Amino acid sequence: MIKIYNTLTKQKEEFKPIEENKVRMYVCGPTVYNLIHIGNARPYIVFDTVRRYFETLGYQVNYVQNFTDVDDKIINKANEEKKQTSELVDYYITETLKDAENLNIEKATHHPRVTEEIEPIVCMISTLIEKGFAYEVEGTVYFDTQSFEGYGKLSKKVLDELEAGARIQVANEKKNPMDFVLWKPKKEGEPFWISPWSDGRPGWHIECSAMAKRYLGETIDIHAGGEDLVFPHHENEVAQSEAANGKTFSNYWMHNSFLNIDNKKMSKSLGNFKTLREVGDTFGYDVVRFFMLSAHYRSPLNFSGDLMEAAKNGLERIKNCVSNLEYALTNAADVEISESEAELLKELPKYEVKFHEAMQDDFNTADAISFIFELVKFANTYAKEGASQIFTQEVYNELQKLINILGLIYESGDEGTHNLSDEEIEEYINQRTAAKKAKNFAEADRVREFLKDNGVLIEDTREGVRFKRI
RNA sequence: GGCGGCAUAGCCAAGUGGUAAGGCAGAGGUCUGCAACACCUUCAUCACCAGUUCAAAUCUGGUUGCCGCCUCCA
Repeated sequence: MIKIYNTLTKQKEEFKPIEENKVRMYVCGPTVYNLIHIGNARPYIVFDTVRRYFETLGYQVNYVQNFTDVDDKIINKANEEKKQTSELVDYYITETLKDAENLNIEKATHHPRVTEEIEPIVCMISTLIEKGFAYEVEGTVYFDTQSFEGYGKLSKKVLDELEAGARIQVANEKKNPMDFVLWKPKKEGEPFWISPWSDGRPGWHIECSAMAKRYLGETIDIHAGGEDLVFPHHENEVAQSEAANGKTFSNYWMHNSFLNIDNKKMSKSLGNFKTLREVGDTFGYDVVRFFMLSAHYRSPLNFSGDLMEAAKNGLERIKNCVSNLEYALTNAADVEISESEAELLKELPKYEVKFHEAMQDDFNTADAISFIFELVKFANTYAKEGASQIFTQEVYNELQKLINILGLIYESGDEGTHNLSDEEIEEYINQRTAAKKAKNFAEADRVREFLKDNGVLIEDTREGVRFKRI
């Protein structure tokens, strides 16, 4: 049983899918006019993990993440760079998908692009007008917030109070200051589509309502995104979808907290962001993923180089354990499992049990990871040289299983070029061993340093020298 | 002005009524020519004040501090 904190009800609720063993999930995607920044990466990693966990439990997840590929910022940027918007957008979509792959994020079932979804969008707007939830003024269509009774239920806002502290531009033509745009006419030189109201393009909020409906149906299980989207974006989606369809839009709303930098929100508009690309290339994308999952998704998380360094070291401990086990396996004695090992094997499942408990409690990845570390300790203590093949294999399988659920360790895209072949490395190791025998430690250390400079770490074990690439 | 969140060791971070998980960093030790890996030992009474309770980091009230949303934003 999975418990999910639902923004709508402000409490943890047991997850009950609409269709048995299926999850319909929509995650708001990026507006593509830039490389995504490290803060953007948080929801992608978090909700990918949610998805993976559902899949681990045997659910079939229909996962939709959109690309917003028409928007003021995109148009401005394209003008700046003297490019077609389509060219700009294609580039950033490709790069964003590359980033996602580097983070070991599973491909969405559908990646709709707004510009390819205009028809359903126009259709939905028409329905809203027909039903009296929207009105047109000189080519612009607004959603009539007053007409939708539940407006504010997601963000817990009351229309009157919003007005009181409003800093929003009041367009005279709106019936109510909170009314928002569903369709707006083009300006000179902007991309546009034909509609009954004007040549123009959709407003931001309507896109997601329309795409969710098209790919997931009128009611979906989970709608997710960053906490800043609660208002107005998600609030407006609820209004649009429920007004148009007359049904509950989403049963569960999940929102991740922010990734901060210097304890301040990181955002494109504040300009205090780091791109995922630069952080990933510096520390490793697997470290980024591990780092993001090391705190609960609803807690704010601060970003800094020191914290990344610490995360890198922590992940290294898990990686070491995996490679130590693999090494132990190749050398393990093919003997009967010992009595003490049989006893220990009885303890093995408890890590997995606790891991699942943590995950099922609103996806507490931080807690779940702690059990991976406990399993690492267990493995390091018992499954080393001298342990039986069977025992070592069991421990290895168990560890690998938990790591995979979180998508933690993987080969990330561009592996550093290996300038030394295995044979060459063996050759150097032999040289070093010879030097050591001759008590020529200076020479031995020189070889070790040389290999290190070429990305190869040497480790002496009881059963010989082994190496690993870094 | 309205709404909401957070405050746990040097750092990161779980825990939400029964006397504080895990990780990073540090210290001491084992192993080692050295190093790396690993193991052992060591490192907090949970912002402050008051209250409820046999019992609170965990509930209630207050204080202080930080942050977010209300405007494009993950």
